[in-house]
Amino acid sequence: MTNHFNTKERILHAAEDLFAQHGFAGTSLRQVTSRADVNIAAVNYHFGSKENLVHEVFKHRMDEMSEKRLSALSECVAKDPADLHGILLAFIQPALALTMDRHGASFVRVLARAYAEKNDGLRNFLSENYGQVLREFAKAIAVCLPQLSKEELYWRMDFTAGALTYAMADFGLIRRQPGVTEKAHCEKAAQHLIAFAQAGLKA
Amino acid sequence: MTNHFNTKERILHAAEDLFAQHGFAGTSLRQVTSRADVNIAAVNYHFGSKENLVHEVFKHRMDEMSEKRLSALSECVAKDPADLHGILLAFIQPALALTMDRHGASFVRVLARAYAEKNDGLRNFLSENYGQVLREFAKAIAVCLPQLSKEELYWRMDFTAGALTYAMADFGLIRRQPGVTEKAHCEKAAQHLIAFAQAGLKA
DNA sequence: ATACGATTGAAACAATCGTTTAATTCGATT
DNA sequence: AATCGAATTAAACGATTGTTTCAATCGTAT
Repeated sequence: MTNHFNTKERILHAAEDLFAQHGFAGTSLRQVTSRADVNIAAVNYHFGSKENLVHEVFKHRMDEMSEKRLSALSECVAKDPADLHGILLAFIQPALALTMDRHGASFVRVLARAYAEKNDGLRNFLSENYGQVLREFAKAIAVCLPQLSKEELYWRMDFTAGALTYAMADFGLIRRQPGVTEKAHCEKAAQHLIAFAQAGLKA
Repeated sequence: MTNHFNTKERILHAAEDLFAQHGFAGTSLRQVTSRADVNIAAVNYHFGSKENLVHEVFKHRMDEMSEKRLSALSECVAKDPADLHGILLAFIQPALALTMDRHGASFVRVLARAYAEKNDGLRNFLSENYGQVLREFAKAIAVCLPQLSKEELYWRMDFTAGALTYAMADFGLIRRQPGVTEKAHCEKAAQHLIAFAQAGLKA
């Protein structure tokens, strides 16, 4: 199974799962190394520290997701700069794609947790490295909705991001039914979210 | 200052602040008792365990907020059952009121953290004790928007709750400017959110 | 004043935390 | 086959975790 992966990758995957379940502070390195079936010292050997492991878990997924988002955005804008639906899809689809991957699904919840970390270095790390992506989307949406003030636009993008995070992480009233696959659940989430966000942004 | 409060209340307030800053697992009881200026043993004497302290912190605020929400809802529905704006206000205003209180502001972030706790008993605790409040609002909104299927309604309420949590906890792009008071910031948040959610629900 | 239950205090408990050390094993290169 | 650096291992480090113990102190009712 996971033995096809090397030590470093096994640690990353195990950490991702456990961080999603128990949070960063709530996950011990011994839990991680036990699940990854590696020695406890391997974490500090390959990552230097627990804090650095957290950062690497994020880099691993966020780089991929940000790249997908930006390329989908530029492709959509090139086709039709006024296609708000397409822009929202470019924002939401890559997050959706993550939940299809077994480990990616964990990461969505890891991300939701990160937003809840207020004073830790993690939020600054995210803001510094991936804030630009959100700003690109803000610019594109501003073209579609020129009547919207910058302040209003930012507020509504925040609401959209919050709704996305919340829904994808499977919080709230809506819980995936046992008979429904995670894939189908997330596709429904994306479909409903786009309709909701589009109307909200246009309000 | 806080010395007007007794030991139990001081622990509750200190825990609320620290949980908001560092999460539940990330906050030690010694941090709590140090800030509350009480002996470490006082926590287990008054609350039994750390887990129970977490629950008490929630009960303390959620009972108050849920009561406000439900009374505002019934008052609004009695006046005009089709007043969607009023219903949303009844949902959002009590959360807003919390952030006015110095300690309540912390609690909003504590709440955001709780939603990120996936498998721990905390989510079940919240769902069992306060899920009924959300269902009451769902019923009221269903009256306003009879064309909406139950599934669509639940999705959109989830999005609304996600946007509310996210925005109130001061995540995302929009950050409170140094010159703007927290009160003004939150009032703006509520005002924008209601417009956004109302449009999204009607979509 | 005396007695008594409620509360607080200082100290210690075993368990677990992240991290480090030093010895060992592994794999590729000379 | 010998060598050398990378990778892994077992074991221990000091610090901190939640919890418990038991004596000291407090306020109140007798």
